[in-house]
Amino acid sequence: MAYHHGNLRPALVEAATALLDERGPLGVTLRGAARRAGVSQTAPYRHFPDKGALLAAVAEGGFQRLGTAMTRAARAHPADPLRALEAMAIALVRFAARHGAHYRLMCGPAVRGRDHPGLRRAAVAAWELLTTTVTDCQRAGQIRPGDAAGLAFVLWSLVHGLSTLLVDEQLPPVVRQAWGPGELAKHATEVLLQGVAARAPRTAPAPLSPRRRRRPARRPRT
Amino acid sequence: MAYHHGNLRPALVEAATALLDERGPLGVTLRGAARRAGVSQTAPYRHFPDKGALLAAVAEGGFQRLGTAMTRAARAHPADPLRALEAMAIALVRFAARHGAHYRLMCGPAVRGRDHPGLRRAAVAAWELLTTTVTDCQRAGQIRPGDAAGLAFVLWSLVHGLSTLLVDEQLPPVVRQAWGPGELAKHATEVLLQGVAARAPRTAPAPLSPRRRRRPARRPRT
DNA sequence: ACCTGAACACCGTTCAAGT
DNA sequence: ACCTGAACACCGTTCAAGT
Repeated sequence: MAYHHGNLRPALVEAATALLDERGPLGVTLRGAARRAGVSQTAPYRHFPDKGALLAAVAEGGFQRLGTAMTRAARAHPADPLRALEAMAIALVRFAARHGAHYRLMCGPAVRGRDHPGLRRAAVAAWELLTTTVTDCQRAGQIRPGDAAGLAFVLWSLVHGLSTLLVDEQLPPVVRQAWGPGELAKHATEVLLQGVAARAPRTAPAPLSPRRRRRPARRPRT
Repeated sequence: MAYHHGNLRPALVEAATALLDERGPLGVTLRGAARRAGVSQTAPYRHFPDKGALLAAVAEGGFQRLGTAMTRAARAHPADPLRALEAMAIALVRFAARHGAHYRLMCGPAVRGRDHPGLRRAAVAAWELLTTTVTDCQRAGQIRPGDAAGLAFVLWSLVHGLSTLLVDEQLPPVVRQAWGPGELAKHATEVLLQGVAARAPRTAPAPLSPRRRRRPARRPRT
């Protein structure tokens, strides 16, 4: 116990992170973190103005770890930004699946980025890894040209939504039991790349016949 | 005050819903809902085993309202399931943007579906509206054939992710200020339909020249 | 059958002290 | 400068009563 000597702040962040991993979001408590750091229940107020500031520090650490994982995944494909993009998407979803409570804290309402510039910077940096790579893909001719932000937020929504569905266990069992987080992310990314609209196969020349005519459709159940 | 006569349960659900809308997730309290319903602080335990059960009832109501909104949106396009799908996606994102705290509760960790079958049924019903319409689109030749669940969960992830990014105000300002929720949903759905990969224009015949060669790509920043 | 009142353990936060 | 201890208002939940 080398605390009480000026390193209490990181000790509190570490304690809160451990509580988050072990007991979930409801288990993170200012008093509990203080207890775990071996310090009185009011000592945290010397280092954080309130509980939200401590949570923001925890979330900031999560974004840094996420950024590291995404960067490492991208490094495996230095000459192929599309593969790098896919690897980063997979890394993000796997991170979320592995650190569910942490991911929820990072993206949830408990922390408001406007009040914590360090957190906001870490979050922006992580997301810019994605958008930058989208631009790289456009430069390389692997993603169709156009407003990069307009495409990047779609990819971002996709991987973030998949992550939260995984964390909150809301995917239907048939999907969840068939594939792991990485496989789901890979599949989702590929679907987004190819699109879901009916069309001729990509690599073949366009057919000479007109596109299939629409049949009358069943209405969704009411 | 016609309570104390057997309709306390719906009154508590209504009170908790109002607290959720007015004060956000942290403002929802068992004691507060009881106060608002004009009843003692322990009276809710006659109708709900714990706070989670009350929250589940609130979330269930949200899924019912969401399902109604999606169904109504789809009804405007009875003969065109692809347009119906788009309309439902827009309705979902708009619902989430308008009832942020409610949507977060519905999809968040506060309520675990396994413990509340009514909630789980309502959630499944809402999501099945989407997946059913995906199948309708495949039957109509508007969405490429293949595993419907594998395509539906991608669409689901997309609209859910966009909704949560909107609710948590995590979209970059350049995106958030340029478009409203409905426009973002419409754009995202169209991007998913068309795909983001570089390719020849859909309606024109395939070009005779080979696809553009990849240039060496810049690495994402480390 | 339905509701109340007192009580317990816990929490975030403040304030007056301690060294 | 950094930490402690007592205190306040609030919460979820339990239990013995009340009608």
